[in-house]
Amino acid sequence: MRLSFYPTEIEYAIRNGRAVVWLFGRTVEGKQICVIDEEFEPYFYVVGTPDLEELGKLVDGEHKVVRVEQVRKRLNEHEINALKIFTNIPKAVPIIKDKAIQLAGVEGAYEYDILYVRRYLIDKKLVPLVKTDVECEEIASEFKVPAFRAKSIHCVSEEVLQPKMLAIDIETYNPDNRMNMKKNPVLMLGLYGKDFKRVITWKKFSTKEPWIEFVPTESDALLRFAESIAEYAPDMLAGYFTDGFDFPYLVERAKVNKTKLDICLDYGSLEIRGKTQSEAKVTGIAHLDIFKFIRRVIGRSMKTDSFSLDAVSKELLGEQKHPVDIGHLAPAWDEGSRELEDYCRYNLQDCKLTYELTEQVLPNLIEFVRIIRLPPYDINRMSFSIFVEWYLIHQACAQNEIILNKPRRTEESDRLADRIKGAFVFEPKPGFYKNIAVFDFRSLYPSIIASHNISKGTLNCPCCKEQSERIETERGIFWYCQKRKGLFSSVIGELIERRGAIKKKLKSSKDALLAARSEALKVLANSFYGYMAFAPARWYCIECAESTTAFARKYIHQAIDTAQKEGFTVLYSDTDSIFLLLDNKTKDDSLALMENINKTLPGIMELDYEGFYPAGIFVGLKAGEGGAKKKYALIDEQGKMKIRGFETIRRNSSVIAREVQGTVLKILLKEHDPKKAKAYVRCVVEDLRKNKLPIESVVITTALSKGTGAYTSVGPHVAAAQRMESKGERVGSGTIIRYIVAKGKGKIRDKVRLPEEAKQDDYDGEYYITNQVVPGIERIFAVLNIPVDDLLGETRQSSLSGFDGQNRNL
DNA sequence: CCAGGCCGGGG
DNA sequence: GTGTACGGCCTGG
Repeated sequence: MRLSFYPTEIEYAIRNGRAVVWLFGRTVEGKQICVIDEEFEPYFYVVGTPDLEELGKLVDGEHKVVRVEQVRKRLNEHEINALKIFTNIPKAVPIIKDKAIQLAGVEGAYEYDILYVRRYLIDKKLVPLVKTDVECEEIASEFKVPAFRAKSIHCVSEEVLQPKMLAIDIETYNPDNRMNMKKNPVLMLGLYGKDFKRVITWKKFSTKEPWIEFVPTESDALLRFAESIAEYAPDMLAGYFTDGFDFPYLVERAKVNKTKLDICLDYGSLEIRGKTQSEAKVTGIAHLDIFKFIRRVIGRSMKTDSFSLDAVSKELLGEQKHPVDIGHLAPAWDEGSRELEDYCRYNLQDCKLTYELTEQVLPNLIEFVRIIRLPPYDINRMSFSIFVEWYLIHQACAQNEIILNKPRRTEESDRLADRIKGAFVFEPKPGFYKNIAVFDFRSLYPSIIASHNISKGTLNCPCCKEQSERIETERGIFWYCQKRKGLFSSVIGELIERRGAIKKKLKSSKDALLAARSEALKVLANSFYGYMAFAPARWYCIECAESTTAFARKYIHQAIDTAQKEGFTVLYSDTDSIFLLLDNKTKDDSLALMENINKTLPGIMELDYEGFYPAGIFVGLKAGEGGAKKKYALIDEQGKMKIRGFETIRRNSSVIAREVQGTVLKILLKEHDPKKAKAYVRCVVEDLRKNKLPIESVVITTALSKGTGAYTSVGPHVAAAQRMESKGERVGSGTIIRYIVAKGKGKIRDKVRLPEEAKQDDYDGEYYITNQVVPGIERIFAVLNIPVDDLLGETRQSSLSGFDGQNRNL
């Protein structure tokens, strides 16, 4: 029979001394199934000229060579002869490989650490979550779902599964703020899916909520939890930090209760892999720990620096956790109080947030699955460098290239010492400027790699020594082959091309999956440069990385020189961008300059017009002469501000500090009125001195990084946290601390008050002027030659009041 | 500047 | 078990 299905989870097992691949998934009709492939043999490669008979006879206990094939392959982008060694089971591969490399004539062994399941996906050209056709017959199933033995299997279309997803979360008994899985039971188990919500708990209280279910014991709760998962039958189980907390906890509680957490589709027990960085594998269901994906993949483009469920939900969903004091759950449980209902609500809300977060990042994750061609479980736990590596592995296999080996430990630590000379940054002259045109190189590093054929295998090829363009770097002079296309450059070129096609499609239709795909291709291309210098990389090439930045510096310098020759003033330049002062020239003049520069660029390299800005400001360094790099503010023709690098007041800052900086920049850039900016600041200074500003605008917000007892030096936020504790509030790592600084003598930490205990007249205006408002604007006013004292007004008694050595350290 | 330790997420 | 065990930040030497 023939069937079409979407594979979601792939495993292998040994049956009758042979490896069988299990592909769990859902048919196009919506039925959960498992497709079994018994025909795939494990293998690795040997290069060299060993005695074939000897090689074929290698054996170690149960592990043995099945046969050896002579094959034509490519190694480091050159044709070679290789031997393909098939073994009886996957486990035999590393064992036989150890024996094989000791044989006379063997130069090297390769691809002995490509996991069997991944090897299967590569060789069968399958893509998880994408529609797959199987010629098969139904067989007796050892699973909770029907099983089919495959005769042939292949990926047929671009069609992707709409996965059925269930989010889970648990609450545990934790009276002493210390995790103890062996001692403390699970109290609540929550599940949230489409039209599905349930919280299971084992202490009765009165409630009208139909989604709260009571069972007699913890053991029954675990049982009911597994039943609920089976009832919903998800393709994916989503959780937040479930790898590190929920699943290890549940597994431990099942052990303590001498029961089984029966959620795997093969009736097996849930497997926790690894110790410090645990992973929970649920056979047959793709377990996503969305915390890992968000922190590693989405996190780079997020504002938050905390990846707590609360902070992440706030930023991505605009929603937060149900506000209850989780520290009080244990006493409430002991009392059996009605508050428990609120904790169930908290439990369910966590599930809901997790569900919605997963829904939001899933298009992105799915696109990585399609591009990298690994199962969602794997993609969820990988970082960018490994994405690049697996993309390269697939492309290498398609080009008949042997996958290079991972470096040994010693090699890897040696690589850590390799430093690369970075990008060029043009130091701006501090000042206020009108009419600025900004240009930048589109995808600078990827386009250099593609255009100059930069690759490990094309580096310094003997055939092109004379005719190739050479690039001088701190490591030496390098050139790249002009006759053969390199692996990196062809792969990156393809990524850029595919993205170009998708961007074209996106112009006519706004599709979330397409947008995610474009984004995924972009970040993948941008990660290549980092990969070449990534110490654990298989295709590590520090010379390639060094050449890439050297070319980048060369092109940005060329562009700057050309602009200056044409009579433009270059205000600033950083890595891939150039800021031109137009002066008496027009926008069109600058566009003509761009065209000229573009004519000289090789391959797909291109300088883009980024935008025109009627005004901009570059500030000076705090100490000494010269301009600060990466720190400027521009305003575009629509009046939208583009502020970069003004983040000295980001941490430990009050609303007023931020507001003053923003308003000053706005008055200067929009209205070009330094007098007004000055008057505004004096007004704020006056208001602070007279305590006219509301308390809310002087509240300072900081997250506690550890418990209050753990700090050796008591900074103001720690002092505030201690005050909160003394009032009976629970405070710990991650708690957001809000405080104000009150008038009085002594150290700042002695002047700290909680916002609710402060009255309007309490806050120390002078402190806020000196430590909050002034630092954010002094360099901006320095550009206009306005000294800080000018802003403070006559009422200021001494320039040193409230500014002693101790305050300086805060 | 480098090595080594700590901690994140979770209750 | 196609072996293990992350990565960023801070401190101390």
